Amino acid sequence: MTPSTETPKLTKNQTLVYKALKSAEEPLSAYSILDQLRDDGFRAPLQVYRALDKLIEFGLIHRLESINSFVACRHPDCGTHEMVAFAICESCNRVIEITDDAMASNLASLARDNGFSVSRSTIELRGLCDACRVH
Amino acid sequence: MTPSTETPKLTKNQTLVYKALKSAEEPLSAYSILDQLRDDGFRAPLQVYRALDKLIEFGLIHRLESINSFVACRHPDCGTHEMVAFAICESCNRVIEITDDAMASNLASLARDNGFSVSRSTIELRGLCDACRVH
DNA sequence: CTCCAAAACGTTATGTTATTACATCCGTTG
DNA sequence: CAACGGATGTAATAACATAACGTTTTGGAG
Ligand SMILES: [Zn+2]
Ligand SMILES: [Zn+2]
Ligand SMILES: [Zn+2]
Ligand SMILES: [Zn+2]
Repeated sequence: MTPSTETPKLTKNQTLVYKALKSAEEPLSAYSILDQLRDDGFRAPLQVYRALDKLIEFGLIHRLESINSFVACRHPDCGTHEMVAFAICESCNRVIEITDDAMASNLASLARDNGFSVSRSTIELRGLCDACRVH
Repeated sequence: MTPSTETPKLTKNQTLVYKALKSAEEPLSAYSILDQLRDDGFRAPLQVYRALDKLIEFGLIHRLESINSFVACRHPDCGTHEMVAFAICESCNRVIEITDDAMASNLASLARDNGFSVSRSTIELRGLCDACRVH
């Protein structure tokens, strides 16, 4: 959740995985990334998972828990927000990143009212984007 | 997300799985439930997954996406709320269910502002419960 | 009660997602 | 050069989830 502030000098594998995610319209699973990168020499899941871990650490990509997939960050300043919500369209699979400081502080204080101190959050909304809703 | 309104007359397998979850302090994975129920005749994952699906449909249990586990509902009236947030303690693993109509409508309208229409939500907060925070 | 259809169940096999373990490579530093 | 840490390659395995198929149970309709 809290991305590192270091300059992300990416390695070869990290670059390949990041490019795959950046050029995808939808979130990708680790294994579909692996399939895409066979020609680039990827042979095993671990090559993908290791790169994914680093990219998440750098704040360049996000993991979507509810669909076991990964997406490139397209939000201007994710790093400056405590919580990010992801709206995942069930028709076109595209993802919208939503940040809102009021929402974040409301949710955190709601948790605190319930005797809980939040360190990281998973907020994933499923439904339809406007483009898909009008058919 | 929208639980059925039918009277949940549980079958034998559903009852066993539900009891396992109700008597657990923490969320359980499908396979740990399977292990617990070996002596009751459970032999295959599908017996567990089928029961879990029905129990979710009845609104008796919840699935926690971020930890691939399941927990018995302990909220008085989950069924009357659109969204439920789960606070999962990273120390004791206990789960607190949180509902708040203002939070739900804020999140839904925030999504709406971002061109998205929510049908169901996954809100999972990680951190420490008060009991664990004081050591 | 008998028959039927839907739901639940049992079992095997398979598909999908993620990690452990260990050896090797490679660039930086001293 | 030697030592070190980070990154990589590879194989094996663990953990999570579903497909496919046949049988059994259950709850009405007649
Ligand atoms: Zn982002
Ligand atoms: Zn869409
Ligand atoms: Zn509940
Ligand atoms: Zn705790």
